[in-house]
Amino acid sequence: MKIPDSNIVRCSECPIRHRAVCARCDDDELGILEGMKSYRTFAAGDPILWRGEELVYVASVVSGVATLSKTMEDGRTQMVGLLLPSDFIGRPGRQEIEFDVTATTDVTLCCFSRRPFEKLVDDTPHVAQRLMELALDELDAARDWMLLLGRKTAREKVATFLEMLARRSRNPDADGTQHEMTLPMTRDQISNYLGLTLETVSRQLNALKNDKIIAFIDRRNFEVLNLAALHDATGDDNDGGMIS
Amino acid sequence: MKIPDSNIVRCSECPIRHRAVCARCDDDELGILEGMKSYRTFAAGDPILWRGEELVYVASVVSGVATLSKTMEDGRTQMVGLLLPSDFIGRPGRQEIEFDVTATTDVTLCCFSRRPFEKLVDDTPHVAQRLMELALDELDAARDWMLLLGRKTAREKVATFLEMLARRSRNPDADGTQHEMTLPMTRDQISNYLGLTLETVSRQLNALKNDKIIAFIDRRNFEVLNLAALHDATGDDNDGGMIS
DNA sequence: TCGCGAACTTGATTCAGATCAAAGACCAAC
DNA sequence: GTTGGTCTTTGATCTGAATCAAGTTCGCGA
Repeated sequence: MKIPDSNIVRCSECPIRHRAVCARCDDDELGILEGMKSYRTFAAGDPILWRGEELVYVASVVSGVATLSKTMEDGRTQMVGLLLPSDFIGRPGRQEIEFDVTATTDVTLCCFSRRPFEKLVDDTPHVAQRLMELALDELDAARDWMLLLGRKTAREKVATFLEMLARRSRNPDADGTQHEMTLPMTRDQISNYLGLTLETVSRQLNALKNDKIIAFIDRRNFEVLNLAALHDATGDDNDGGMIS
Repeated sequence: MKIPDSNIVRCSECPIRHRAVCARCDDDELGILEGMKSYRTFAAGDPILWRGEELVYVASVVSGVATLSKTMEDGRTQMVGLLLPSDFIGRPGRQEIEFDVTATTDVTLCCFSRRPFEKLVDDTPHVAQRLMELALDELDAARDWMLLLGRKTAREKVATFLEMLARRSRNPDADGTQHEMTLPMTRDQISNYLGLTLETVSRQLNALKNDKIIAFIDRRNFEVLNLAALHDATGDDNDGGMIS
């Protein structure tokens, strides 16, 4: 773990300014946060927090991808969340977490000492409200994943995962066709996320390739050739209440 | 749906007073809530809310059991939450929900009109804090369930479900031995909760009975004969950080 | 450039749980 | 008490994904 001491980005120029815990803060509030924060970076594969460890810091993900995972005594593991830029680690009133947090790519965090941050939350409704929104978004995501884990087939699980990546990485300027995308994790990590084995993930990815729904550039990078067919393969509603 | 107009319980005598959204309220705050609330009851099997319906009310469960469930186009369903007394329906800033809420037993709700309640939340940190705690508890529960759905065997799933019921219904005065308990749902509903089929649930319940871990009084009521063996069958850690 | 280990693919086989099918148990209404 | 319906159990069979088992590709450090 490296702790760069000085390349602190100004909050007003921060890439996650409008989505993170500070999204609703005004300039004064931002000034307070600016004085509290420090950056930390983790290399791909590094543990960020262990289950049960006392939280000294809470943090926002600035860049990179981290995972939350639970492990059973005999070694079976299940990812229970994916942390992408702007997602938050740590909750008011909780001094420990009950899962492991691991960097899957190189990760940069914007950290705050827990105690002072909790004090700030109590005094700053803008922060408290935003934390609530982030928690509710995570709850919605967790419930979508429960449907996936409990009822979807292997093909549907893999298609859902790829569609999620496509939706997240969509360029605003894209003309609708998906271009090159990157799998942020290994087959093994994907299988832990989807409640499958790595062999099944590999087979289903190749099945989607053979069906001309996706194409691989290399093992990590692929292209979606047919977004409609990918969506069909997810088993999800066509609308979901949203106009795409 | 019946709406009893007058048998309103005083908040100070409410059975969920110390656990619900009002748990941290002082007498003045309680007085405000008292003036806003109304009770509604639903019979077992009644729908309480449909996915996508606009939330006119938010509510606390006073008595009974309700479920949250998601359904796929082809009819596969997965429960994504269980609402027990003191649990809350509706979230600040959300005007609709993306799952169905159904009464599985007769249910009584303590309802508040959404708009005035949201105003109250903004003005009452005690309520906002408690709502946050309730949301975080649900998030923890959802993540535990993700591990169950993704990685546990049928036997482990059923054992985990029974252990959860035992923990919830534990009498404070019990001497450690579990006494009679009630399954709050049908085999079919349990299977939807556990990501199984109803046949598998039935088989696993009978397997636990044959192993002398539980005994049935009738179809709905059973007794835990060996709590340690039940715990072993869940696949969970022996400690979990808690001293039982 | 080579060699090694990690990540990935592919094939053969097995198995837990789904599916299909039928028969009991219980309850409420008549 | 009989009847019809829902819930539950139990058995037989099937199948999707896990498991077991080689290979292959890739990236990296010596």
